[in-house]
Amino acid sequence: MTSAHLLERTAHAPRRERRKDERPAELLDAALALFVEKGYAATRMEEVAARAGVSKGTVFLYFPSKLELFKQVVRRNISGRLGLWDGRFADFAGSSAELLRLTMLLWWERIGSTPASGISKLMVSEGQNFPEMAEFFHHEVIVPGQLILHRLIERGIERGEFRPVCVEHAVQGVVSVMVFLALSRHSPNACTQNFMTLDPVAYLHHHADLIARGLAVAPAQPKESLR
Amino acid sequence: MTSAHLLERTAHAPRRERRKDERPAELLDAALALFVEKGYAATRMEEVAARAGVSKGTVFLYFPSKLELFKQVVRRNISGRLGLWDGRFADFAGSSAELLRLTMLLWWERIGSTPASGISKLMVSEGQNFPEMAEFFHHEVIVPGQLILHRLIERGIERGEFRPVCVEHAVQGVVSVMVFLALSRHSPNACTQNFMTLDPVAYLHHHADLIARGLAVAPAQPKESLR
Amino acid sequence: MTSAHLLERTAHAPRRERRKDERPAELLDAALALFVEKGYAATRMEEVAARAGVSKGTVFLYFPSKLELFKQVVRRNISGRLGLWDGRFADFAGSSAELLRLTMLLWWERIGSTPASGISKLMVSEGQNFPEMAEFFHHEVIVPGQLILHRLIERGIERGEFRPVCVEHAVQGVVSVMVFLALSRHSPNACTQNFMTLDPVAYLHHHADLIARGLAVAPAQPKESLR
Amino acid sequence: MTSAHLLERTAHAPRRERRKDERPAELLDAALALFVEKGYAATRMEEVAARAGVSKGTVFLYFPSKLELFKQVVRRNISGRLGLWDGRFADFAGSSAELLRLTMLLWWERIGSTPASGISKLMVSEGQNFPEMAEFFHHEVIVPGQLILHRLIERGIERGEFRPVCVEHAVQGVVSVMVFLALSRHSPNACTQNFMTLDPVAYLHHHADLIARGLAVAPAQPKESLR
DNA sequence: AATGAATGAGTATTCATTCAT
DNA sequence: AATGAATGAATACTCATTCAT
Repeated sequence: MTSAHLLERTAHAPRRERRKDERPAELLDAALALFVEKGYAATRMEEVAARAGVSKGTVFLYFPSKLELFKQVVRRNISGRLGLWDGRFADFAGSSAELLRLTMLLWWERIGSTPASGISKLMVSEGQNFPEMAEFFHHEVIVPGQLILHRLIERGIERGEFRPVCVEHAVQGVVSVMVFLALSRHSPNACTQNFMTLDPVAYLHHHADLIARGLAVAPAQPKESLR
Repeated sequence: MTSAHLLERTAHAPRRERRKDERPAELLDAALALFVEKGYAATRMEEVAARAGVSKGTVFLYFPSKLELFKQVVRRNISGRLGLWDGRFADFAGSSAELLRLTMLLWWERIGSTPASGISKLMVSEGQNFPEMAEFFHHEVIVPGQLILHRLIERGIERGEFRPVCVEHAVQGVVSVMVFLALSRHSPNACTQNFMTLDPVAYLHHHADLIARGLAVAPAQPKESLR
Repeated sequence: MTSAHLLERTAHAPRRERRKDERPAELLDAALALFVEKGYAATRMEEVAARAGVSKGTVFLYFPSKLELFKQVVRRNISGRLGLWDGRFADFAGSSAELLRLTMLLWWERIGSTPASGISKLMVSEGQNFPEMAEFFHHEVIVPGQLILHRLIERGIERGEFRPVCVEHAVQGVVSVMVFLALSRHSPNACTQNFMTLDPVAYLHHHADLIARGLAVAPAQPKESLR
Repeated sequence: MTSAHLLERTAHAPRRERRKDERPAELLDAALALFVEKGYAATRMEEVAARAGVSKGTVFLYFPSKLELFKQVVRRNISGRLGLWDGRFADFAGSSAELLRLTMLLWWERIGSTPASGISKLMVSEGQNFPEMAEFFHHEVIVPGQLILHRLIERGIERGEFRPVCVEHAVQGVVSVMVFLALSRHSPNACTQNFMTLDPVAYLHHHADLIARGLAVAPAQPKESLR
C-alpha cells in the first residue's frame, strides 16, 4: 500500500528559489491531495513533504502537527467558498428552474471541478474520526449550502413554478447529485461504472432538466395516479 | 483519536468461550463496522477483537492478517447481494416508473438499510488504497447494478413511457440517490444537513416521483424551451 | 523460515493406540530433532507436538514449559552415555594407538552416529543462552570425556609408545575430530565441503592413523628440524 | 533468558549523535556479536540497537528488516576474507609441512582470532534455518578454503614429502582443527574442557607438528602394521 | 530556514501457555 | 488424558516528532 518510490519530490520544483510565504499554501495543497487520495491515517508526513518539494522537517516548521495540518487543510478549502456561490438570487429575473441550473453549474465551476471538492470525500471518509472537523464542515458548508437551495426551491414554489413538494426532499435531491459528482472524481470506480467517460457538465444539464420537469407544475398528468 | 478506554469487550461476554463456528462471522461483523466507521488504517486489530468480545490473538486465529480480514469483510458483504435484487423484471406487468420505484425500495430494504451498505463508504474511502478490492467491487456490484438500471430505463423508453433521454445520465441519477443514502447513514453530517431526521423511504418515494415525472413523455411543456 | 505445511503429524502414528508411558520419550525425541535442526527459539511447541503425533496441549501435560522440555532433552541425551564408552582401558592389552582407534570408533558407534550427537550442536548453538545446561554438559560430558582421552594419551607416553607431547593439546586434537564429525552431521555445508560423501568411519581410521604416526616415537626424523 | 535490564546503551555514548557513515558498520558489528552469541531468533533488534548505542528505530534506518541485517552481517564478514589468506603458495620455497603450518597460523591471525570467526558458529547454528546463507557461505568460504588446502596437500604428495594419503581426509583433518578453534572461542564449555586456558597458537603448532609427522613419508615404521 | 538523522510511542503479528470441553 | 480455542506478553516494524547541524 505504501509506495516508497513515489516519494521523489516533484521534479520541476526548483529548490532554493521558492519564497517562504508560498510554502504553507504548497504544503496545504500537497496535503489536501494526499489526504483525499489515501485518507488521513494512511498519509505520511514525509509524503506530504516530498510532494511539496521540501524535506520532512520543513513541514513541522509551518504546521506543529499532523492534526493541525489536517485542520488547516480543511479550513482553507472550506472558508469563504460559498460566498463565491451565494448571493445573487434576489435580483435574478429568470425562472427558478433556470436559477437552479445556473446554481448547479456554478457549483461545479467554482467548487466541484476544483481540488476543494476533495473535502467532501474527506468528510465522508474521516468525519467520524474528527468530529470537530465534521462539525465545522457541517456548519460552514452543509448548512449554508442547503439554505441556499432551500430558498431556491421555495422561491419556485412561491412563484407557482414548482409543485408544493417537500422542500427538504427536493434539496436532498440536488445535494445528492453534487455529492455524487464530487465523490466520483476522487473515488473512481467506487460510485459509478465509468466516471472517466462521464461529462459532468452534461450530466448536470441532464439533471437540471430532470428536476425542472419533475418539479414542474403538471398541466395534466392523468397517468400519474400511482401510489 | 485512539480511545484506549473503549477497548473493553462487550460487557456480557464471558471469557474463554469456545465458539469456533460463530467467530468468523462475529469478527467480520465487528471489522465491517469499524472499517466503515474509522477507515482501514485507523482501525486497530485489538479494537476489532474487543468489539467481537475476544482477545487480540483470537482474530489471528481466523484471519492471517489485517489485509486478509479486510478482503474477507468486503467479499462477504458483496458476493451475491445483487442476486436478491435482480430478477423479476421480465414478468413485471406495471409501468416502468413503478418498476423503478420498487427497485429502489427493494434496494433499500435488502442492502441500503443493512450493514452491507457500509461497503459503499469503504470503497469511497479506501478504494484508492486497495485497487484490487475496488476492482472487485466494481465488477461485482457497480457493473451488474448499473446493468439492471440500464435495462430498466431502456424498457421505459422502448415502451414509450419515458422520453428518449441519455440512458447513462438517467442511470447515474438513480445511482446517485442510492450512493447518497448509503453514505449518509455512515457519514452523518458529511452529506446532508440532518440525515437523522430524514426518512429514507419517504425520500426514495419522493425521488421515484421526481424521476417518474421528469422522465415522463411530456404532453405539452410550452415553458420548457430552455437550452 | 517456518514451514506450516510440515506440521501434519507423522502419518504412520496410530492415534489412540499409543501407551501413555511412551509419550515422554516420543516427545523428547521429537524435541531433540527440532531443537538441533532449528535451534531452541526457532522451534515451536506445536511443531514438537505435531512431530510426536499429538496435539499442542498434550506437550504441556508431560512438560510444564518449553524450558523444562529443553532441559530434559539435554539431560536424557547426556546422562550415562559415557558409561557405555568408558571402562575397559585397564585391561586392554594392545597398543595405545590401537586403543585410541577403538575408542574413536566406539564413540562413533555409540554416540556420534546416533541422534544424541545433536546435543553437541545444541551446546554450540545454545550454550550461551542456557549457562546451566552448558555447565551440566561440561560437567557430564566434556570433563569425563577428556579425562578418558587424557588417561589414554598418558598411557601411551608412559609406555613409551607416544612422544612426550603436551597431553592437553593431544586431547584437543582427538576431540576436535569428534566435534567436527558430530557437527557436520547436523550442519551440512557449514563445516566441510561435502559431508554427504564423506565416510565417517573411514575418516576416523584416517585420523587414527595420522595420530598414531604423529604421536609415535620417531625413530629418526632428520627433516623435521623445523621450528 | 531475555535480559531487559541489559539494554542500556554503552554508557559513554551521547544521545542523538549524528554519524551516518559509521552507523552501518557499528550496527553490523553489534549484530554479529549478538547473533553469534545468542542466535538469530533469540537476538532482539532492540538489543542490537542498544549495543550499537542507538535506539530501536535507528536500526531500521539502515537495514530494512532483521533478515536483511542478518544477511549483511554474513556477507560483510565473509566477502574477500579468503583473499587475505590465499595467494602466495606458488612461490613458496620451503617444505609443504612448513607451508601448512604457516597457512594455519595465517588463518588464525586473519580470521580465526577476529570477530569474523563467529560466522562459522553462525553457520553451524543457523545454516538450516537460512539455506540461502548457508549456500553462500559454502560457496564463498568452504569451497575455496578447501581448495587451497587440497592443493597444499597435493603439493606435499607430489613433492614426495607426504605419504599418498586420501587427500580429502587430510583436508578434513586440517579443517576440523580450524572449525574447532573458531567454535571454541564462541561456545566456551561446549567443545572443550578449558578453552580459556588453551593457547590457540600453541595448539596450532602442536597440530602442525602432528600433521607433519603423521603425513611424513615414514622411513621405517615396523610397528605400524595395523590395518 | 532547512535538512534529515535519531527517537520512541504505537501497532501488527507470533507463540508459549491456559483451560473449557 | 487429550484436545485445540483462547489468551496476552513479547517482538518486529512504522512513522510522527525532535533536534543537531
